[in-house]
Amino acid sequence: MVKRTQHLTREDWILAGFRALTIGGAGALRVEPVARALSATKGSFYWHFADPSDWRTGMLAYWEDVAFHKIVADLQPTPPGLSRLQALVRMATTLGHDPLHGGVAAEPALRDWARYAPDVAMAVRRVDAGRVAFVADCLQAAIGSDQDISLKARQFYAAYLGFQAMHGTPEDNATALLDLTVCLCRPK
Amino acid sequence: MVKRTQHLTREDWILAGFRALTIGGAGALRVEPVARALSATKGSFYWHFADPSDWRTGMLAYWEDVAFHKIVADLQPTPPGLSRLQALVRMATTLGHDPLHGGVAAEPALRDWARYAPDVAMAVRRVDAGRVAFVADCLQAAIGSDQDISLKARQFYAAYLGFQAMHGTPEDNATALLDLTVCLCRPK
DNA sequence: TTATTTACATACGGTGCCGTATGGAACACG
DNA sequence: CGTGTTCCATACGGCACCGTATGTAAATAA
Repeated sequence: MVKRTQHLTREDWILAGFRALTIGGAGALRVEPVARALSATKGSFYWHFADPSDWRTGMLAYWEDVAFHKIVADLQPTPPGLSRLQALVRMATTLGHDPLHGGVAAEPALRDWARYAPDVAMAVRRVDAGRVAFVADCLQAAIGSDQDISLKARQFYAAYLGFQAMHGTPEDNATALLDLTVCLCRPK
Repeated sequence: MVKRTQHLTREDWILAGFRALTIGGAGALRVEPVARALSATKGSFYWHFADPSDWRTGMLAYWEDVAFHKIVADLQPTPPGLSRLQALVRMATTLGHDPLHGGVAAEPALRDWARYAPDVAMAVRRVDAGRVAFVADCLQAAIGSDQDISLKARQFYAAYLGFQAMHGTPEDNATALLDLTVCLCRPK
C-alpha cells in the first residue's frame, strides 16, 4: 500500500487521507500525522499540494469519481431493471466494508464531515442525487412507470445509508436491502 | 441558553458539548473553545469534571436518556400499533431538526464519533437496539405476529437513519417514512 | 465577624500541529 | 562532468490547546 522506494504521488496522499478519515474522522485530516503514516514528512505534502484545502479538494474529486461514476460504469454490463439493482446492493454493501476501495469505506466519516464543511456537503449532495436518480432508473425499468418511483428511490437509498450507519454485517445488510427492494416493487 | 449570573452546572457543560458536537463534530469537543462559548474558562470545566473523558461519559449518559427513554415515555399516551409508530415518525423527524432537544440534533455527529470511540459505539448500539425493539413492538401490534417483524423493524429504522443523514426537510422525511411504514405493513 | 467551602479565573510549562524557509540527495540532460 | 530540476527532510517561529497549580470573590457556616 505504501510505496517505500518510489516517490510519493498526489494520489498516495489522497488515499492516505481517506485512511485517516476512515479511522479518525474528519478531525484526523492533519498533515503531520498523515505524513508519519506515510513514513514521510510534510515537506513532501507541501510539494504535492498548495495547502490542506488543496488536499481536501483532491480527495473530494477522487471520491466523487469512485463513489458514483465508477460504480455506475461497473454496473453497465448488468441488464437494467431489478437485476441491476440487486447487483448494486451487493456491490454497495460489500464495497463499504472493504478496507479501502478508494474512499468508499470512508463514506460515513465523509458524510459527517459534510455537516460542517460546505464544499464537502455539495459533493455529497451531488453523489446522493446521482445515486437516487440511478436507483430510480433501475426501479422504473423493473416495475415500469410509476408516479412514486422517485419516492421509492429515496426510500431505498435512505435505507442503504441507514444500514451503512448501523454496524451490521454486509450479508445482513444485503439481505435486508434486497428484501426491501422486493417490498418497494410490489404494487399498492 | 447560557446562564450568566448563575453558576454553571455539569448539565450546562454537557449541553454546550452537544452544541459543539452538532456544529463542529467530535473534533470540536475541546475544553477551551467550549469554555469560550460559555463565556467561562477551563477553571470551571475542571471543577465540574475530572477530565474530558468524564465529560464525554456524562454526555453519553445524558444522550442515552433523552434519545430513547424519554421518547418512549412521551409515546406512552399514544395507543400501541400503527398510530404510535406514526407519532414516533413525526416526533423523530422534527426533533432531529430542533436546534437542540438535549443532544438529539447531535445524533449524526455522535453516530460518526462512535466510529472511532468504542464507548460511544456501545452507547449508540444500545440506543439502536432499543429503538429497533420498540419499532418491532409497534409493528407487531399493528399487523400481528409475523416472522419478519424484526427484519421490517430494522428496515424501517435504517430508513429513518438514512433520511436523517440525507439533508431533506422534516416534512419530506416524515412523508417518505410514513409511506414506507404502510409499505412494510402490507402483507406479502 | 471570622473561617470555610464553593466555583471559578488566571498563570504556567509542556506538547502537537501549522506554514515557511532552506538544505540536500537523486536523477535527467547538455 | 557540471548543471538544473525534482522531490523531499530538516529547522524554525508561532499558535492553540492541554492539565496543573494557585489566587480569589462570593456564598455559607460557625
